[in-house]
Amino acid sequence: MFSQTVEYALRAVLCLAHTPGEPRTAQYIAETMSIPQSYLAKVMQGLVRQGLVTSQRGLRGGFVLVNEPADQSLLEIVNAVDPIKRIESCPLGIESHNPNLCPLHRRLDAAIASVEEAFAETTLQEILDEPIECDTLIERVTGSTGNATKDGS
Amino acid sequence: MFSQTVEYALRAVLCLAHTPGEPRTAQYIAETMSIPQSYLAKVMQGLVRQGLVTSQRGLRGGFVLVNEPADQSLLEIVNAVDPIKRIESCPLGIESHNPNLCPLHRRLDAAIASVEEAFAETTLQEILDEPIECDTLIERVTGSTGNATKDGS
DNA sequence: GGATAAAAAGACAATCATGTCCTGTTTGGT
DNA sequence: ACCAAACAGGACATGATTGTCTTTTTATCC
Repeated sequence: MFSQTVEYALRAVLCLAHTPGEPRTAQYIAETMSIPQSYLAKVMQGLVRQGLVTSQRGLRGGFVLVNEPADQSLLEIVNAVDPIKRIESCPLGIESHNPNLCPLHRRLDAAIASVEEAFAETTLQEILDEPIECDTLIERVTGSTGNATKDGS
Repeated sequence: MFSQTVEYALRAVLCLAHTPGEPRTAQYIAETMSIPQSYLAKVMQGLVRQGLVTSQRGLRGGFVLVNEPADQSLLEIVNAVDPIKRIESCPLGIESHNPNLCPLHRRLDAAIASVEEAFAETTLQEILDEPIECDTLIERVTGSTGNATKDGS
């Protein structure tokens, strides 16, 4: 349903949202969130290009969220890397029922719209705040402040 | 969001639903619904394997819907050819928050669930019955009874 | 029984998503 | 000035999706 790219982008951005303003390297994000490091680099480039994240090269560099987590919707993240495409014209190419679409495609588009809306209405902050009976996704990120402490001391 | 395969399967099944009980050939369906013919053959095989459609070879053969259109949900069609996968365990492989999932994946799964439900609640009949301001998808199907009248007489 | 119509099945091609690797470029620290 | 850290970008590999083509099997009609 959702691409790996979307999954990775959301994880990465959530990782950044935990410590707003602090640059996180791709390596750190990748290790923390279990994302293939080289592929993450590509995903991050997409977020940078869309202006949702800034990047800084060199020592002490990394990625930083541009917006406050409370102002950052999931939809913008998703659309930055793998845009949700609404059905705007008849896929059969039948001109005569635009823009209303036929019953089938109206339903399909409605389903897409519901997903779009769910993402649009959810902010990163809401996800951070959500009471969790489970605990590790957050713990793994907040448990260390600077370097990834993946396996060594 | 939805694969081509799903799109084709829904179109094909809708085509069959217009004339319940009458066998329609792959060629007819393909021409009527603008689906690549050879690819449609594969899609139809999936529907047959899942028991949603029966096939008959030879002259006067073709495909027939098994269920009444009023009893056939879109979800079964979709799941027959490209199953909707709910998020059942943490994609990060973190055992500790199954089955509740972390906040992010709970939202993603909720979005998937809303799509699943929309499909589960819609029957082919509802789509056939839906008042259409647009008209051609239906017309193209009901306009001829036997052979496809694509371009020649 | 033979001709024909139709689905079934498998081989193949093209495209896209995912993932890896290498090289270059920018930056901060010493 | 130099070195090391980090992102940027491109080339490449792999696998899934989409699509085409050919052959085989099954059925109907005469």
